[in-house]
Parts: sequence; structure tokens; C-alpha cells
Amino acid sequence: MNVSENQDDQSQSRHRSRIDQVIDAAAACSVRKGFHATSISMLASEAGMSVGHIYHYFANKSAIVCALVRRELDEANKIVAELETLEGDEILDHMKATIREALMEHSDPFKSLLFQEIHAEAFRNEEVALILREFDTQLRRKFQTIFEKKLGLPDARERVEMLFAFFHGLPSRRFRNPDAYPEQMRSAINRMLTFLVTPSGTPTTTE
Amino acid sequence: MNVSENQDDQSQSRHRSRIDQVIDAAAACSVRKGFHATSISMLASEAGMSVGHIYHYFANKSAIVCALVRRELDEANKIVAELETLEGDEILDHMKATIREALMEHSDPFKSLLFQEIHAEAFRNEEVALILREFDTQLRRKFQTIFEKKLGLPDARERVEMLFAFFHGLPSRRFRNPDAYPEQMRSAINRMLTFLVTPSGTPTTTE
DNA sequence: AAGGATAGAATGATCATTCTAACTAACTGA
DNA sequence: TCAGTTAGTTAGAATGATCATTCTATCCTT
Repeated sequence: MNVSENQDDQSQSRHRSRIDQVIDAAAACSVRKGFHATSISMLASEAGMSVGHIYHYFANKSAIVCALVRRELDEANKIVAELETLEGDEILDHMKATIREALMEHSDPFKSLLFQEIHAEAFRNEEVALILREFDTQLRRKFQTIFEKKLGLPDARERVEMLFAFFHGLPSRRFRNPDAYPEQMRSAINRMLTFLVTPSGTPTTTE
Repeated sequence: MNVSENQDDQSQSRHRSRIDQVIDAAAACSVRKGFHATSISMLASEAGMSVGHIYHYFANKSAIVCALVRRELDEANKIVAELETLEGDEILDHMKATIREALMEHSDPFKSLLFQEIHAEAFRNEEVALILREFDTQLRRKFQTIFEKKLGLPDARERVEMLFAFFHGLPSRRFRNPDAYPEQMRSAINRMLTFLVTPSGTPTTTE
């Protein structure tokens, strides 16, 4: 029984890693040419397996992109969860640093392109759109709570919308003005975050 | 000769209107299901002409989307050109109103989706990417000049990047949090613009 | 021997692009 | 005024490629 459980574990993890292989391939291909322009056979060769085998793990192409999106959102959730555990006085600085980090990661070439590709996919794949909207609602609530309860800021809802709009615009900025990254952008990000977590605006000069 | 010129004019405008018909169809279809997912035959029936006839006006599918993008950017240019003509004291208010208007238009369902679709296309169509980058460079220069020369603001470059990031993020916000539009969003937009055109931050409360 | 893992060919659909041909209207020279 | 010629307009079928999905068969591992 112990043996059998071990075997189950092994085959389970083998299963899991094969699935991850496909998702990794999907991420890589999406960044290279977009998910829609990536065929299953390209996905197969990127993942190092056959076309038929991919259908052993995923019902169809849409299921693959959904899995990819969920995995990316899970990662984002972890970052926010870390934020939520914090308490005390220096929370603001830590929060600013964390957001800054997340923003800069989003301006990392790979993540940034993946982010955009996911968004484009959501536009034409209703299932992905739902996943994204649901995630957004959760995230908004979390940030609103952080802004209100932990930072004691007024107009939390508005601030969250402003933060998210700015955040979502960054990949686009990276794409359209690649030369400004990351040096010039870091300064703009700092200034924006400072504004967003300041109870009633004052600082404008870069920190 | 006069007659011949008239005829030329007529056939020219006929030509032009046929082309516009295709571009209109491309915009409508792009918003409905994405440009890549739209086939030429769908485009043809939306535009009310045959498949072969479309190739009479456009070399290939990519040329159609390029034409669409150029037309949209031309419209954006007109809005900015209007801004540039202004002088005097109340320029700031007028500018804020103009930007606000443009931002709200970008959050109009149709324009917003088209904006996103164009961006997605740029991601996988190098020609579209170039058009977008070139346009962005021009627009950045114009806004930088407005911020520096007309409003006398410091850190113009940074402000422009912040404005554009926020601006580009708005369609995404509309998509992910449709319920917040347009009422709640207007307030966030106002506050953000006030911040961006304030020499050294102070106002935070909504106007 | 049994069940999951794997491969790759077969299928049927769709698509961008090309090709061929018909139609239209205007201009030619008389 | 008019046969005829030309050039642009329009259509729709033909082509060839590609793709998502399915099917069938082999290979491991136990």
C-alpha cells in the first residue's frame, strides 16, 4: 500500500510535470508569436511531445490557454498574499517596495508580453475573460482592504482603480517605448506609487 | 478636360469609399471577434463585396489592418493637434477637459475594444508594431512640449510616461471591471489628471 | 496482461490568396 | 451619333496550405 501510494505519487507528479511542460511551451510560444498563431503541432514540438499526446492531457486548445492563465494568476496571488500578512508601521514602505517590484516584473520583457497576450486572448475567449474578471474582483477587494484598513487611506476604491489602470498600462508602455525601460520608467513608477499611497497628496519630486 | 477631371474625382472618391468600406468592416469585425479570427470572406460579406474584390484594393490581410490602424491614429492626431493650437492662461483647464474627453472616449466600448485589438495585433504584426511605436514617439514629443512649454511643468518626460501608462491601462480596466464604467471611473480619471498637471502635488480630493 | 503514456498518420474544415472571366462606363475616331 | 476599345470594377470558383481534433497502434511499467 505504501508502495502503491508511492507509485501514485510518482505517476501523479509525472502527470503534473507533463502538464506543466505543455503550459511552459504555451507561455514560450505565446510570447514568441501569440497564442492564437501557435498551432498545436508547434506546441507539441516546443514541449517535446507529440500532437496526440497533448490531447491526452488537455481537452482542446482553449483548455491549454486557460491553464496558462490560471497559473499566471496564481503567481500574482502569491505576491499579494505576502502583502496581506504584513502589519505594523513600516507596512507602507514595504508595500511600496512590493508593488514596485511587481510593477517592474510586469515590465520584464517576458512577463510583459505574456501579460498582453493573455489579455488579447481574454478578448476573444469568453472563458479566459471570465477568469480574468473574477480574479480582478478578488484583487480589487484585497487592495481596497489594504488601502483602507492597513493604510487608512480615503477613497480607497478610486485609488485601486488608478493603481490598476497604471499597472495595466505599463506593458503597453514597454512595448511602445522600449527605450524608456527600465531606467526612466522606474522613476515614473516611484512617483506614481508615492502619489497613490499619500493620504492627501504632497510629494511630487522623485524619492 | 473638366469633364475628365470630374470623372477622375468621381472614380477616385468611389475608390476611396470602397476602401473605407473594407476598413469599416475590419473595425466592426475586429471588435466582434478579433482581427485574426476574422476571415477575408467574413470581411467581404460585412463590407458587402466579394472576396476577390477586396484583393483588388489591398495586397493582403496585413495591409487591411495597417490601414485600419493608420486611420485610427490619424483621428487621435487630430485631437492632439487641437490641443497644440491653444495658448493663454486657461490652457490648463482646457487641456484637462480635452484629455478627460479622450480618456472617456477610450473607455467607450467600441473604441476601447478596437484599441485593445490593435494593440494585440501589433504584438504579432511587426509592421503594425512599427506604426504604433512611431506614432507613440511623435505623441510623446508633443505632450512633452505641452507640459514643458505651455504648462511649465518640471519632469515633463516622466509625467508623459505616467499619463500614457494610465491612459493605456484604461481599456484594460474597462474590460476587467466593466461595472465601474463610466461613473466611478470618471472620478479616478479626474483625480489622476489633476495630479499629473500639478507642478508639485497637492490636490487629492476629487474636484 | 493491463493500463496509462506516447506517437504519428488520417480527417475534415477553414483560410488566405490567386485565377479567370464577366460586367460597366467612359473615351476613341469617324 | 455610334461601333469599338480600353481600363477599372466586380464576382466567385479553384488552389494549396494549415490547423484542430480524432483515431489507431505501439510502447512501458507494473
